[in-house]
Amino acid sequence: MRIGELSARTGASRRSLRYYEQQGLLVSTRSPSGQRCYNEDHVQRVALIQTFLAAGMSTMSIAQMVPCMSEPTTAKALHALAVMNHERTRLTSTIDSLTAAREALDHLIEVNRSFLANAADAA
Amino acid sequence: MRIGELSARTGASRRSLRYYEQQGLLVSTRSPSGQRCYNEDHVQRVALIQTFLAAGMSTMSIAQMVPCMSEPTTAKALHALAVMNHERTRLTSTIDSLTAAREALDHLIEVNRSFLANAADAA
DNA sequence: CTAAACGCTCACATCGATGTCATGGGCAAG
DNA sequence: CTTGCCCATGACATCGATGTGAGCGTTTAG
Repeated sequence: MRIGELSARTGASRRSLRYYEQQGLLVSTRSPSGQRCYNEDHVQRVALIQTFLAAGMSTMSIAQMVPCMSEPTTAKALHALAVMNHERTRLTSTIDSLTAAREALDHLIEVNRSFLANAADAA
Repeated sequence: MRIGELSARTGASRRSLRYYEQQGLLVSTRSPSGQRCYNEDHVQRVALIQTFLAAGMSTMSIAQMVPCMSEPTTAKALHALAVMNHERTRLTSTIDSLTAAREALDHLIEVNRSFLANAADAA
């Protein structure tokens, strides 16, 4: 399939797909006229990229983790593993931050409700 | 206390503290010469701001949620409550995204470990 | 008094993923 | 052939929090 279809099936814009390729996250074969050709596997890969990007990972980190540009080497795999562990730690601490923020927010909501209840009583 | 001390106690840069004020997240009294003066309460407030910013909220959302610029009004409180609920929903779905990403990452780590184990066997 | 350390405002720079526009080629249906 | 749609590349714009530096006043310790 060409880029338009991949875009439609993944929800990623054509612009983004080209950007992913430029950053080494995605490889495509090219038609004789230079147009990008994708297969079913690419749909999965883009989904994974989107998952990781949505989690705030940089394209550089993703590129280091996801084998795609060249054949996997033991050295590369070791590096990838290091990056993965690093990202996992970061993810976990981000989740903790979000959870803390949600608790703080819940507290604020409670305070606000009380204020509104008092205002209603006064009226 | 002046801005330097508040910065030291919260970890927020002076630049950020001035920015928070400009965005309506923080109010300060001014000394006759125009320097910002803070008290203990401001330390707490900055901590809350940091919690929310770390969770990816915008200063605008925070400004709408946290009463600070003017006296609380019932109308404002209602608006604040709406924003809070909105942000809470967003937070929860972000947490879900991060959790999904972590699971995908765990899967990738597993695959990578297997690859390395096989490579070690072959050697 | 003086110098160092601090504060003020204003303005410009940064980062990263994505949008958008310009210019031009490729291909299928009328 | 032409019209219309898809694609390619490249350049520039965007957003938001923060960094940075200039130019100038304030405070405080020696």
